[in-house]
Amino acid sequence: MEGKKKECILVEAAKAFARFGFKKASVDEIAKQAGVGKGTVYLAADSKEDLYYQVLHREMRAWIAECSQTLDHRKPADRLLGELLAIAMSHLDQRPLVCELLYGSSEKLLPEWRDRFAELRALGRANLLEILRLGVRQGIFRKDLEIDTVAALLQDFHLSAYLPHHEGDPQRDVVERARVGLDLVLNGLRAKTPAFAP
Amino acid sequence: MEGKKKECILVEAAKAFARFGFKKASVDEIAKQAGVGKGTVYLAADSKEDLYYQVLHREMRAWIAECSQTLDHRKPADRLLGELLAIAMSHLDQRPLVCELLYGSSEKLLPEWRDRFAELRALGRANLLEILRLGVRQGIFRKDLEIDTVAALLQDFHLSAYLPHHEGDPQRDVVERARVGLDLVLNGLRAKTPAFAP
Amino acid sequence: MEGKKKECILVEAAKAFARFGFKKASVDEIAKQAGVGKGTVYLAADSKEDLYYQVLHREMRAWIAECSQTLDHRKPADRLLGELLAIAMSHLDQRPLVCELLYGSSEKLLPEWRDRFAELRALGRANLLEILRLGVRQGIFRKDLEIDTVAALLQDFHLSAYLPHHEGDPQRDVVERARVGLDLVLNGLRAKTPAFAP
Amino acid sequence: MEGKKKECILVEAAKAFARFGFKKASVDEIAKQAGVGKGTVYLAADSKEDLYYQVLHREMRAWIAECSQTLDHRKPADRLLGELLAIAMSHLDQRPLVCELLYGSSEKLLPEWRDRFAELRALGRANLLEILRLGVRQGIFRKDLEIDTVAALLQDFHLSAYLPHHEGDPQRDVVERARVGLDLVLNGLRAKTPAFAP
DNA sequence: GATGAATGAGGGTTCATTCAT
DNA sequence: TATGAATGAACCCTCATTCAT
Repeated sequence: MEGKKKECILVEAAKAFARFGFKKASVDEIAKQAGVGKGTVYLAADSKEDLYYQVLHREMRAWIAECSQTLDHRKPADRLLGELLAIAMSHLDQRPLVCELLYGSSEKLLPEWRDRFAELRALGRANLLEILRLGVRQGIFRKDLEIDTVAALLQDFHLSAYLPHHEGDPQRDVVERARVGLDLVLNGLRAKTPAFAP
Repeated sequence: MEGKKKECILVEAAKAFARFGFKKASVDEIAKQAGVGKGTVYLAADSKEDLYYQVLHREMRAWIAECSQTLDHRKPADRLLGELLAIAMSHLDQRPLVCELLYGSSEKLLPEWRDRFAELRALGRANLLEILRLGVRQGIFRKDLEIDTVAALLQDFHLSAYLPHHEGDPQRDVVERARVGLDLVLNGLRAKTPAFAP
Repeated sequence: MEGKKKECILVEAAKAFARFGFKKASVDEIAKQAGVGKGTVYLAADSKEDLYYQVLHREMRAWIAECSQTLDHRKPADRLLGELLAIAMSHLDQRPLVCELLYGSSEKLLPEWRDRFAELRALGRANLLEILRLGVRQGIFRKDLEIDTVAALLQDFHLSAYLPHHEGDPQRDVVERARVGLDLVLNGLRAKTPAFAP
Repeated sequence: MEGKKKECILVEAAKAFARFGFKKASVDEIAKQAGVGKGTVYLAADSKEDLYYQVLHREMRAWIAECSQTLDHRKPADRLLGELLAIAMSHLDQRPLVCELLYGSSEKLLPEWRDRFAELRALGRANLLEILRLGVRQGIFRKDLEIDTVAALLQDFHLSAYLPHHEGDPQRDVVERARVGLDLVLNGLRAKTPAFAP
């Protein structure tokens, strides 16, 4: 029965942290929602901070799994990249805690956990790196890319599409931003060089 | 002497909010650091929340001023854009609260102040918008850009370069990210199309 | 052990409110006197105001119980009335909070609780009403009495004997006032009408 | 100009104490309403407590003056008594601080000022005493009355008509209570002794 | 005299954590 | 193992009083 209880606690903790943030989420409420005693939460985690870390870990792994599922690596890399970003984004919507982690908000709140958080973020870049390497091999992406830096930039960039302050129809807004953003990254800002025109 | 005291309080409040975040920064400590009584803080601001807003406002204006200073609008827009992003970034380093505002963390914490925060963020996009328009007029940027969306994206993008979690030599790291990021945005990911070559 | 703790808190709260009044009684001190942590007080009551109300409720019920105990309703109503007032008064001595409630001081302090307070006061008039009705039935009291109004007046009147400002030997003073007051209410101020004498 | 300022301060203090009570009335607000600086209040009174006492003193003297004005001592004492009580009551309506004093609330709040408050209350009994003595001389009131005790009782009794918690149409309510109360005091509770009838 | 900016003790309340059961 | 009553430090805020001007 232990596994079930812990599962339940972590799920409810995730909801609470996502809805209220670390400080305002109360252990009492989490326990109540999970249908266990407050003390039981402290059997599942050493402290509220530890609980937060465990929740982040689970969320991150779940998100990565969701993003990896549908990628077909035989497609061209630029296509793959678009798909990955689209999938990642669409799932990020349901994983505000992953956002929190990627933003670095987590780090500010709990500076002592910096290194553990960094590990989690690195996990999230594996897919991107692979696609970038693939694209270079396929001759689709520029050979001079510094792929580690680019991967980190892209992680942040597509993340930035989900900064939680954008108003209006959130669905349409995000899709639009994704489209424009991907176009920008693939093709750049510059005008098509009319020099080539006759 | 009134102005000096308030100045001092806001400066110390900015430090405290930046270092500890809104919740963990205590009015008591801010007062102590500012060398004033606790009550004095409440002469400068109606509440801790109001104090936070005032600090954000000051920070934002200061950051904008810093970014606007050295721009020479007779230069080409792509060059200007690089300069603006570089300057903005380099100063963002010293203004973690502006980051907080732009991320939307502020909004999550203090949902009642949403509209005021949105105003502040809009201020920060004016420079970008102007340069994008300039670039389109100069024929340097694609005419099909949706400049409002692009401005918002760039605001988030160059912001994302400063996500507070990047480690290593921060100076070098950021400069590198800036360089690679700008190249990406200006030129895109795609390889120079050797396909056209015979 | 739960009941014991709450009991203890309410007892100490009653002492504190009685001695210092609502504002000056501090939750901190109440907790200390009750031998519990400050937080425990907030397990027994939602707020300081709620604590005050609960204390008043208990005091009122205890006072009523004391007053009702020794009444033998087979006696004549004027006799009963004297006994009730005497008993009520003698116990009011130990229940300054009931006085506070009956005066209306409570209401001024906590206007939001007005209705709850009114209920409590109504409880305290039941005994009086019953005796007045009994007296009218027995032909001892005037048939033209508006008993509801008279009950309220008597409640206030015998209360007024305990206005907390009367000095001198309090015991003797109160007894004296009770005796004179009852005589006044039963017989009125008027001289025995010698006009009727031949 | 000193007298005018002090006058104004005391008037505004009276308003504030009446409206909010001693604790919740703030010196700041009183100063603001009086149109003077906060420090000036401390020129007019040594402390907030002293200010409260001075206000009470003024109110009491003003109330006594109002009550004494219209009494014609050639009328019969029972009539005079009714008039005095009616006048006193009607003016008590506008003098909640006098009520506070007579109730003893003031004493509980500021135990150190007990003796000064007692003096003030004694002032308020002079009129009653005089009428009671007159009534006895006129043969209208019982010769066996202990007039000091009765005076104190009546002071409290007619005061009790103004306990601030009575609801319903306040105007009508109070008049009604006054009428019934006076009838009670003059004629007593007892039925006209039909026992004596043949 | 008159001011009001400045003070800081003290208030009520919250909540992560502990521990006896 | 699981509980939740109990804790108390820490929080934000108020306001009577002081004192330099």
